[in-house]
Amino acid sequence: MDAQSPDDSPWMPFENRRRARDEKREAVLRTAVHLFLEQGYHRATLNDVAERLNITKPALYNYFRGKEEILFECCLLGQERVDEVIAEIDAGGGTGIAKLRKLIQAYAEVMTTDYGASLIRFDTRDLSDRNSKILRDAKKSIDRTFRHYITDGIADGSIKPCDAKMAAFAIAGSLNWIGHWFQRGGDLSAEQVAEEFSVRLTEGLAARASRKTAPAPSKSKSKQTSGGKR
Amino acid sequence: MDAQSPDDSPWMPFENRRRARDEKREAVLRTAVHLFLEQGYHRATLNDVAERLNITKPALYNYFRGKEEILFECCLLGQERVDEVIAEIDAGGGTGIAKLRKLIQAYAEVMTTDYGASLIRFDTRDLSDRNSKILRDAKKSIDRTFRHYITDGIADGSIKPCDAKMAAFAIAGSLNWIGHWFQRGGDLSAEQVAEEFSVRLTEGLAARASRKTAPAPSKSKSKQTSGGKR
Amino acid sequence: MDAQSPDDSPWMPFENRRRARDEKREAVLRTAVHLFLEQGYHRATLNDVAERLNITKPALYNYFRGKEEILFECCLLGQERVDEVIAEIDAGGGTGIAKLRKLIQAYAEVMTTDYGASLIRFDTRDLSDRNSKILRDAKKSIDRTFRHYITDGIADGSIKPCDAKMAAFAIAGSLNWIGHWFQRGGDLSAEQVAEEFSVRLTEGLAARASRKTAPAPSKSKSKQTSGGKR
Amino acid sequence: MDAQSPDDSPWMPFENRRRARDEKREAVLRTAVHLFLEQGYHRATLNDVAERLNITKPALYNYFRGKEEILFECCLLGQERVDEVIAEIDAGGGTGIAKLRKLIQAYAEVMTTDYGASLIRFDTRDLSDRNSKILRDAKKSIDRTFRHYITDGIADGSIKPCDAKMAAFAIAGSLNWIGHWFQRGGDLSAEQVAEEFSVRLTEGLAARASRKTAPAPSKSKSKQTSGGKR
DNA sequence: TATGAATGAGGCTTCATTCAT
DNA sequence: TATGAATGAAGCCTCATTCAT
Repeated sequence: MDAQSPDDSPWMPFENRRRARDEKREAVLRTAVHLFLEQGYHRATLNDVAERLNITKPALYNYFRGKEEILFECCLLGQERVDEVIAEIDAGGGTGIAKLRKLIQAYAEVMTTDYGASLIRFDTRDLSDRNSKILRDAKKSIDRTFRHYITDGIADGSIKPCDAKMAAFAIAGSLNWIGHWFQRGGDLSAEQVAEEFSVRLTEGLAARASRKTAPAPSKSKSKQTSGGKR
Repeated sequence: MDAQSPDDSPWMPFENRRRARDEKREAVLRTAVHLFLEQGYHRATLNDVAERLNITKPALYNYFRGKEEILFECCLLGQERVDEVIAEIDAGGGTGIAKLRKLIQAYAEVMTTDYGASLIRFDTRDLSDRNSKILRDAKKSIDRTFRHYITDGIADGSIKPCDAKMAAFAIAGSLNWIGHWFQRGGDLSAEQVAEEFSVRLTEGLAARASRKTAPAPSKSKSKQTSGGKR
Repeated sequence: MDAQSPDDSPWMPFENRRRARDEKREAVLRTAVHLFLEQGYHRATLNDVAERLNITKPALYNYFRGKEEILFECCLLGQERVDEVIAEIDAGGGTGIAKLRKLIQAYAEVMTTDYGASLIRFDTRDLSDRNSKILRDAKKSIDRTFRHYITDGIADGSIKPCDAKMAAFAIAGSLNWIGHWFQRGGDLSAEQVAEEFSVRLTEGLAARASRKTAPAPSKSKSKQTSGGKR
Repeated sequence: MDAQSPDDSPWMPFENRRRARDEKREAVLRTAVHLFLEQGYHRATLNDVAERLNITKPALYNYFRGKEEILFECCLLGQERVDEVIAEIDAGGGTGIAKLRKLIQAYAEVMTTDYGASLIRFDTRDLSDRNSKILRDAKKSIDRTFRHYITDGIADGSIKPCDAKMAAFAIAGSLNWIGHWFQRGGDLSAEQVAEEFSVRLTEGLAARASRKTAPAPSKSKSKQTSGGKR
């Protein structure tokens, strides 16, 4: 795949260069987050981003105030996706374990997207104090949701008594790790991963064997390892 | 504790400055890894490292060829610790689940150390191609070990049939995440975490309920969240 | 008063936008000189100027070839005002001291205006060589006029013998300084300042005490200092 | 005079490069203030400064935190010189007019130096808020001194009753203007200017004719004008 | 071994100006 | 005439690294 000419750049040379402003802004974001994930935020330069978009560096400043703002918005998009997911689940109701499984599944899927991965692959210390706090608060809130579902489940009997904090850490770790190893186009689809994790990560918590589906070992021949991409 | 003057600097002013070279080298490493974890590799400068050691920047070049080498050695120390652990377990024998639990416990403890955390907090893309490859290979090897123990367990009946790859990913994710949230001096000791994780992460895998210890929910009032420090 | 919407912008939204071109040109100049004085030529951007006029930056290029031209014309307007003043005085006749006093008074008043202040607050080195020379020549000419009046006065006996060059420097300095400290709306009117300076700056020069007005110390409580606004 | 190789650079090529640090710092300041005055603060780049010193731009950062700090220290040196002068005069005593004359003379001399000129040629708005305030306060204090001497003189009868504020403005303006037109090596020495101004600027104020020296018109043929260098 | 000083490379950002619409 | 978008040039600053002492 040639990184020089992504299919979705509104700045394709010799093309009509008049798409909507928001489309371009989003294209910048898409390209930036991709590059930031690919090379790391510090190694990726705005020049790289601009080059991939067939524009020059200062043109980026029409859409963002600076590199940091781009980083922030990437993370924010991921965070917002998670918040939506949580809002939906909260609206739906169900036992603690049911909500937890839904959350795991949805969160796992978010983690397989670029914006979702930004949420955990990027370092909030690269952000301004203000933006850093916003994200850290959002993450805390997500963690609280995990714990709430677990304590809810313990209360309603759907989850075995356990340390909610540690359980949340364990689950979140597994899920966040997806952002490091998952690769679109590999031999596992996002849905497969999400489905598998929603089951696996709750097996030990469920009060009784409530598995609806067989373990379904995916006999993949992937070379991938759990070591992530770092 | 004053971060400016770590207790373990062999360059403490008015102290005997004639310790062995290796001791100094190690002190550089200890200080560097701490700073790199605290501020992030890119934000931490060699000046910062030197300052904390009460020496000057060029002095560091007596012990290391450059910043990258320092980073590499930090990771390497973490990786070597894991390798030792694996060697011990391999030497010990036991069922698949037993070995897996030992590995989880030991790996978790490594993750609570600075060098252990480097292994996953730092980005191998910051290393030279050569060193990067060394570490990535080492990580692959570790992952293979996780998978081996799982398949061993499935073979010897101690672990329920499952997708070893996914299981390894899930476990490794939980464990690696420790490197992000664990803080020495918090309300959880490294041993507690290791013990807890070795049980929790295998509950769903074990062929039969083989738990030796009660879940022991630690009713801590910690403010910490599963969001890690990023 | 809201700096964002000056009362005199011909582009006021919802207003008739069809005034004569020259009127708009002048409005640009008025806004620009105000901003340049307020923030300094280099810190003030054309964007700032355009914003205050409720137009966009490129629109300015319909009236001026660039930032430098705007600067030049501001200064030029100030210089022309001084030239007019001189022409009037020259046309009027009178003793050397009388002409000098008229010049001081008129020059002082010009200095209290934005265009007048531009003449000395802005740096001719920011102009093109051509424009820079024009202004520098004009300033030399003004200086020569000061000296002429003084030598005229010495010749006609209305001014005590003195070094015309130094005297001109001293007077010009006092007058130019007005452009730095005078603020419209303060407790001194332009006329008051002009009147006062025309007397004070010639007290030492006049061959005999020819003061028509008492010193009239204005017992103002102003906090202002002679340090100017820099 | 070749601007490329000032005689006083401690970095003269092929020379011993080990003078005292403070000497170098001062050399940077000397070169910078000269360049800033010559080209204007905004047009002069740190590259220019470094070039004249036969070093590279980043080397400057060994001595100063940035361009602004250099500017500030230049102004500060000028301000400190004025403060010293004032302290001496205050210590000396004398009538109001005597102190005023001493101040004028000393201030005039300071204005003929590079650091002195910085005080009024540079724009405090180019400084950080903190440094800007320091300088503006210092200038206010200087102005107060002028006014004090004048009111002292009025009180002790050595100065004719007048508006101290306006008189201070007039005097300060003449003096500050020196920073714009005076050129070392011209046909007027700093001492001549100072002497002349101390007399001329107080002629109109003195209660009685107290001139000790004749006007001594310096019949120079200089081409210089009172228009300053702008 | 340790240091003060200097450098080279490179990144982010700003802004006057131009161009196509 | 006005605009949104884009650019080129340039400046400041940082930092790992080297060198002479």
